[in-house]
Amino acid sequence: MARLAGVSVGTVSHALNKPAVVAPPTLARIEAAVEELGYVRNRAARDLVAGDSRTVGMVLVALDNSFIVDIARGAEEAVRAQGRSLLLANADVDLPTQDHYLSLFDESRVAGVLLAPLDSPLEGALRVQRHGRPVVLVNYAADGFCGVVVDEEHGGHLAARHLLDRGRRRLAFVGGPLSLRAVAGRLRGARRAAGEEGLEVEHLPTRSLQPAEGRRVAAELAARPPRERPDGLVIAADSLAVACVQALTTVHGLAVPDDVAVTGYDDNHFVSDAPVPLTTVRQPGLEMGRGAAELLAEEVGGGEEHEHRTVVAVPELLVRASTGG
Amino acid sequence: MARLAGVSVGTVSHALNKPAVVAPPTLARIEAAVEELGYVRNRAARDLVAGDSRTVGMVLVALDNSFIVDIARGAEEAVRAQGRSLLLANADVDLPTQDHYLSLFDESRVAGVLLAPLDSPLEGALRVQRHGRPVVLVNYAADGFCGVVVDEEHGGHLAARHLLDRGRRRLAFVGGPLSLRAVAGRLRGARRAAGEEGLEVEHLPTRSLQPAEGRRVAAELAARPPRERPDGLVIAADSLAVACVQALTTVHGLAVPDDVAVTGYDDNHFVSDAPVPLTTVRQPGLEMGRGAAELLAEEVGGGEEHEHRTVVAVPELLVRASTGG
DNA sequence: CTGTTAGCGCGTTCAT
DNA sequence: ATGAACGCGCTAACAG
Repeated sequence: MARLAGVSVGTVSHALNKPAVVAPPTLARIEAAVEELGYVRNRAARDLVAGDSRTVGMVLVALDNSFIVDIARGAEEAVRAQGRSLLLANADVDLPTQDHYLSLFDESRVAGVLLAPLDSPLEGALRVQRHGRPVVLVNYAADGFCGVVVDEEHGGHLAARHLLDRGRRRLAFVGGPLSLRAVAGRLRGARRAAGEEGLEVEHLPTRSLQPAEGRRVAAELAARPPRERPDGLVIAADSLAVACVQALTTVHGLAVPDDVAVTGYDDNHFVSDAPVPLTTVRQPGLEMGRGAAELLAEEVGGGEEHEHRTVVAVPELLVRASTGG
Repeated sequence: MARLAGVSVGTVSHALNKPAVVAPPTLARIEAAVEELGYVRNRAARDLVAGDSRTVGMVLVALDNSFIVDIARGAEEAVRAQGRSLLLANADVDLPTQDHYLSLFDESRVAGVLLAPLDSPLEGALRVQRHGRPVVLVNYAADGFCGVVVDEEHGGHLAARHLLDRGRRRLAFVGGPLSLRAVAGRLRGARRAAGEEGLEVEHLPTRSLQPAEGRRVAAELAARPPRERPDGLVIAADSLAVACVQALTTVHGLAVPDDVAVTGYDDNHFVSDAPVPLTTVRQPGLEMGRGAAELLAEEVGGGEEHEHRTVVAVPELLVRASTGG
């Protein structure tokens, strides 16, 4: 025990936690002993006696997209600013894994949990919450939780509105399946924008947001007679949009934006270097992460009378060449 | 206490850890009480008395590239297969943050630590290791540690070799700074391949791996008289390569691969959908993550006579259109 | 099969 | 300013 090397016992604890209250010479001796013996304070013991923890757990549905990663970075920044640490767990799009990590954080008595969940039931999160541990949802809305969501409908509206402003009249929305709440919201927004001009939006459904589906839709559009072809495409994801634009221009000889203007969604890091830089809707991931961490801090601090609330983040349109700059 | 609800005390512990040894009726009563009271075992206390932990900590230099994310996913898979859990921390390219999380895991007495570090000194990792906690490095080689690295030189060799096989004779390597070990290794490999044919490789240095640098190099090349222009480019990163190809073809009117064939590096998810699908060198991230987790398990298990070793993962060439398919 | 008890390492009194 | 002693919640070992 480091105590032997120094001279004292629980004074070490003082030295580590409130060095100000310990006499400089003793403090120096203690530090020397710590260095000497390679002493490391045992966090399990500290947490046990303190009854609280200064770490926050965050469970992420996946890591392979920049939106989620931005959320995690924003959360990290805000959590650190609160003097806490953020530990991440990757559910890798698997519900049992998500619940596993939720339980792990629960048992670890973290100060609170941030969850960017998969599009599935929230039993696991509910259990954690019933145990009295604050849980804040990111990118998922549910009663009984604090949360940060993004206004998908507004994003769809922005994109469609922009195409209409550019004089496009025959709009189509590319994306699916509609069981994805985000996709459904974006379509709703696009329809609302068109409705405001007395127009309709054709829906070209896809089975997924994979590039291959974008190429398929491109072929389908190219096969139509020009007059039946949309002149504006609101596409539900950049991955889809980039593939679609590429196929349209390279394979089918159509011009973007001249024959058809295209908007994407997400502002993935690569889209500004795509062949035709893509107009897209950026989701404020950093801000959402920060917001979630702040909601969590409120809930941790605020005692009994905490009221759940949901913050709605506002997406932003980034105009690039695919809609004419 | 759940004990009151049931009837007993440490029997609850048995019920939770080895249910087989408890009489079914008691077990049922306990489970009911657990459910009733929303009891959650306190992991801090368990770890404290057990003296060991079944979680592994992983500190990642960043999350914003698919290589690192693949490493994390591979590690997660293997760690879970060992019956452990993997907690992640994002250093976000900041050394103090990296060291902070290293210490956090150290204090938390995790079973071991996986570290995909920034290209900087490893003091923090050394401290953890001195405390007797196994540390395995990923994508960084250092004496005194187990580690998994990728053979950068082999990757550079593969790329250059491929261009030579395609009949290219005036090779250039684009990338920098050479203080990045990975970049330096790739250049070395390219030079070795050229040397085998009695040729040399021109180095076109970049200040970073950002797309803007790729565009700058493209302009520089386009400005040269055709005979002094390389006909094969080994580029140190996809980000650079995609931007370079785009500028070459779109802005400067050169043909890829006809005028100049190009290889990238990383197999970022977007490159197969780039305007000219990019031949690239894939780094086996999943395998590396798995490998690191397995090395760690060995080190955790193997007592005193553990010998550090480094596994070298082999990158793979993916041939696409930018070198003629 | 179940109850009892010791003590894991630390932070927090309370004396000194 | 420093030391001694208690207890956080749990598991392991043993007694019953």
